[in-house]
Amino acid sequence: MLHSQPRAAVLHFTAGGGCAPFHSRGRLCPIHSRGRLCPIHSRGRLCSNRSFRPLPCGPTLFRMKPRSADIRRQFIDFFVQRCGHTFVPSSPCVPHDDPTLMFANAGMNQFKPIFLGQRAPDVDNWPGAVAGLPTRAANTQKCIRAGGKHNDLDDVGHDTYHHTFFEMLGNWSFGDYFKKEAIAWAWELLTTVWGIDPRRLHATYFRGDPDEGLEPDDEARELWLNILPPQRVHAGGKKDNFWEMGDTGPCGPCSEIHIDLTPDQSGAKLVNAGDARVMEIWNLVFIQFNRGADGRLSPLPARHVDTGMGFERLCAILQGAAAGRLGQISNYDTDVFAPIFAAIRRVTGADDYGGRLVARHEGAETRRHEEADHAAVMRDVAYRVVADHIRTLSFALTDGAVPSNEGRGYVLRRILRRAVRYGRQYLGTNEPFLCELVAAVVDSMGEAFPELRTAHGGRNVRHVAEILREEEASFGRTLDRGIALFNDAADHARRRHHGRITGDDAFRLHDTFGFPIDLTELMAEEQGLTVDIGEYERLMEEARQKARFATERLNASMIEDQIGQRCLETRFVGYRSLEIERTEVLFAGDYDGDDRVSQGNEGVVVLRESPFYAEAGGQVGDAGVIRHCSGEWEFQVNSTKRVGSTIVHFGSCSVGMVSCSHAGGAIGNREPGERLPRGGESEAVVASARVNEARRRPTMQHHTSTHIMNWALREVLGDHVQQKGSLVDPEKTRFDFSHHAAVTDDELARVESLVKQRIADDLAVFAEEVPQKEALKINGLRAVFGEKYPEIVRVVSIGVPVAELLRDPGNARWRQYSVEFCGGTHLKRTAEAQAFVLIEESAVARGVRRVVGISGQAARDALRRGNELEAALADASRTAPDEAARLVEKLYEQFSPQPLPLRPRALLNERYAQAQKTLKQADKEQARRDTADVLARAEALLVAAPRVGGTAVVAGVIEGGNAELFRSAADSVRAQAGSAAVLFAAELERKAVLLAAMTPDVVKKGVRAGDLIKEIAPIVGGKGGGRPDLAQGGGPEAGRIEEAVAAARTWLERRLG
RNA sequence: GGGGUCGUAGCUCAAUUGGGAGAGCACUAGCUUUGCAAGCUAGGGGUUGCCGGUUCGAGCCCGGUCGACUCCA
Repeated sequence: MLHSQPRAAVLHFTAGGGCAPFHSRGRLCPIHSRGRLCPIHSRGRLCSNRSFRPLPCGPTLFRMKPRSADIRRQFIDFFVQRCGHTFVPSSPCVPHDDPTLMFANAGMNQFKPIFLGQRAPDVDNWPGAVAGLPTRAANTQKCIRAGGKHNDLDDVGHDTYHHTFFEMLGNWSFGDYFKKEAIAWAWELLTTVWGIDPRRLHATYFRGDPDEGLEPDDEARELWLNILPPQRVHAGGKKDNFWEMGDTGPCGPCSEIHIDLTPDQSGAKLVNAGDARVMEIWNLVFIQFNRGADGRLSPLPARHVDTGMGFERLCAILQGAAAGRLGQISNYDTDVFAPIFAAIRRVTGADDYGGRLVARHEGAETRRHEEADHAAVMRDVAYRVVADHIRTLSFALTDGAVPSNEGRGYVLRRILRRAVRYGRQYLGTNEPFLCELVAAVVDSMGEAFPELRTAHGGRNVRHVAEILREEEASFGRTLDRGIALFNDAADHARRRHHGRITGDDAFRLHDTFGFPIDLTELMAEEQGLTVDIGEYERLMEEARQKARFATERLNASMIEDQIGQRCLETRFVGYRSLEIERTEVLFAGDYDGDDRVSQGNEGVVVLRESPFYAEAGGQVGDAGVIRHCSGEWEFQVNSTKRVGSTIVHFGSCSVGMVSCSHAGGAIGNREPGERLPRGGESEAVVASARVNEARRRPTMQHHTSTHIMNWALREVLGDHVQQKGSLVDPEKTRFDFSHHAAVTDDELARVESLVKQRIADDLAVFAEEVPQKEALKINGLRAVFGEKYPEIVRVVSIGVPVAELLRDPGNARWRQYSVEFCGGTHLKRTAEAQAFVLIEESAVARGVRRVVGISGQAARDALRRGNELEAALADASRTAPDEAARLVEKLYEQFSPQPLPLRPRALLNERYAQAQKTLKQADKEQARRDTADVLARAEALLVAAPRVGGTAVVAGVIEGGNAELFRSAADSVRAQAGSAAVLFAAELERKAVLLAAMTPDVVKKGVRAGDLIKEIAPIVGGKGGGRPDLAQGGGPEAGRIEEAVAAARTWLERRLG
């Protein structure tokens, strides 16, 4: 669910005119006095009244205690209506298109391409936007800070301001307004609209940095001095007041607004001093430089503004002030969290939330008092932890993330487990409870973020709750297992370590079995044991070091980063042709970070124009070859991916050395790691690029078939069929879609026949780029639900020209055609697909089915193969059962790995299962016969066996025997003989097998089976051994078996005699 | 991306230095009892995840691979 913030959220409040934004929900505008207009209409572009003078608005609002929903709306309305910004809905907090980013962690994430110059400022056309100027944006962004560098997870709950999930309010200028407006508007919003006492506000600006050659930000300083007295305008260094996106790229000074919450407004000295009494509320970043790869700063032609204000903190300040709690502001004492706390209380039955914090200094109270106090404090910590985490989980799962054991999924799992742990430990829950809290989050935030309700086919609340329930139950199992293991460790501690659980045990519990260390400590304490935490920490740090070291090696994603920072742009020319004669090589590099790829090495190449389709929309990336224009080198492309607007060819150099510089020839003489001159110093390197047609052709056939199949599935199954994913490659088309039940054979047959019909009709395939808004009107259009499409979309229509569709978009006839948003490569006419066969239907997830189809030559082959197979199966069924089973098994081995139409596939599977049964039965019978056979021969040996000292010496060769048969034969012989020494031998696979067995009385005499084997195995060139009563051995010299048996007889007779 | 643990019957798990693949539950049948639950006896059920190696011999050792769990980055 992307960009689904409703227009209504904002438009609704503009409809009434006047100062509607502040009359929401029928309340009186707190800063509107009778007969005058609201300040936000003074100079706003959307307001025709220009005669307004802002009126000072004091602490009235403080007494009103504004609702958080109003504060959010006021922020957006202010920038949209007063300042002409475009409202842009929050991007998902789980970025789908940026693998380098675990979660959205700042408001600017979705605007990054604009700052980097990869995309024009066009926010007014973004989906879901409430349009203002294309160069100004305002929004509230869902952010998660839990993984990666910004990891606040462990702090959450212990203080009043750390969160894993939060909203970031922000306004942006993309080359539009700059410092003057940004500062003026921020000031106006804070003091006039929200009525924050101006005497409590401080501002900071960048003091400059001589090492970097950076001047002080006098512009910001002057602007602030117009508003604030000098003692409340502070200079700051690079750490606080210079902002950079990354090692390279746009950056600039920033100016922060801080609020002084001390009772006597004495907090000037506490600005940026890490004191909770003076906190930053708004950061205004002025992007005006670009940091190049050489580390030097150059001024940008277009200057930008990027501001960020934490929503929860803002609410805490405005609501806290209204409640007269200026000195002790807590983000949790707001209506953002109150409903969630209420739900926690209802679900867990715990005592009320009391807002207590863990004291920094231990008091001198009695221990009992402390304990009672401690429980209450920890309960409050748990409230905060659970409330914060359930917000994170609700939003992350809504946006498509799932708890798992790696990457962002693992971060979510950790968050969930932390919440569960606090719940169990301090709120007295034992059952899954997080799943019960989702509804409360949705109730309080569903209005601002409708995706909480509408995602996952409108069943999001249930979806999220179910995932949480399952995860909680699974963690319950982990804990149960951990408790059992803990008990072992506790035993060990008591017996061997004076009641101290070793660091090793504690670490193993945590590292291998996921049993949290604080639970180990808690349980140890309960049993009067201690834990060697020092050792645990040491082991933990050791493990961390190892992991860190391992990551320092370069990997493929780093090269993608590198390319992303260079802002290269590739034009895709592969819709029409598969080859380009001449184009410029923009970049070449290998995984060691060098700007070249030498022969035999893997790396990437970027071209100015490329016919290679980059993996997208389910279609695999192209393979092929890129050749230097005069043949100096050749690069084999294995796969093609898109990084931003760059098409990146991944592969290896097969000839020469790939480089984007002419100096490439001299590289051999350079020191390793030395960089080549870049940029204007050398002429462009020119290369040709050719896509592997043998791969691309069938891929196109499959892609066009996919579209027809998508359409046919809806025709046959109904309108609920929504694409859930697809994979199109040279071998097949795989298509996942929403459907409640298995697709029946009959339905599949109808889908298949519809697709075949459309192919036979030889329809023309049209593709055209048109505005998204227009295209969305086409009746029957297929787009992937939840996918983010650009303003101009490519429409692929099969059978009707796109222009015709757009002339009469509502026409019901269009439902008879496949019309999709798609950037993929397609056939010109459907007949080129030649054929179509469905080869698989299966389930992927609840409510999601998967079909796999093939087209082209592969489909023809499959059909022929299917006929062949059916005939062969029919032939086989006319033979005797055992013979038939063997035939079917052979057919299975031959046909099963290959694509087959559904009917012969089902038949084959059915027959194969039967055959397996028959063969197993036959094997068993054979085994029984063998056993009986060997047993009979063994018994014959026994009958003929000489007795030595009352013991039967049973030794001989039994053909067809093996170790297993000998064992049971030996058992039988021993039982029958009463006292026996047994030695069986046989030849098996041209090797000798020997088995010796003794009855207990023989063993008692000191005649051991193992000794016998050790004695005679060398005769057949081998070894052996075993227990006194049973031993086996063997050797490669099968020809000397008789000799070995004779030696055994001699040995036994001598030992027994 | 790196580390640890584990993959054995439908389920839960055993299997001494490498030497006979097992138990409990569940299943089937018979017996007993009969209100039910159960009890007794017998039986079926296994490519020890997969591939390769070492060995006379591998569930066990080695290498690879897939999967689950888990910690770290």
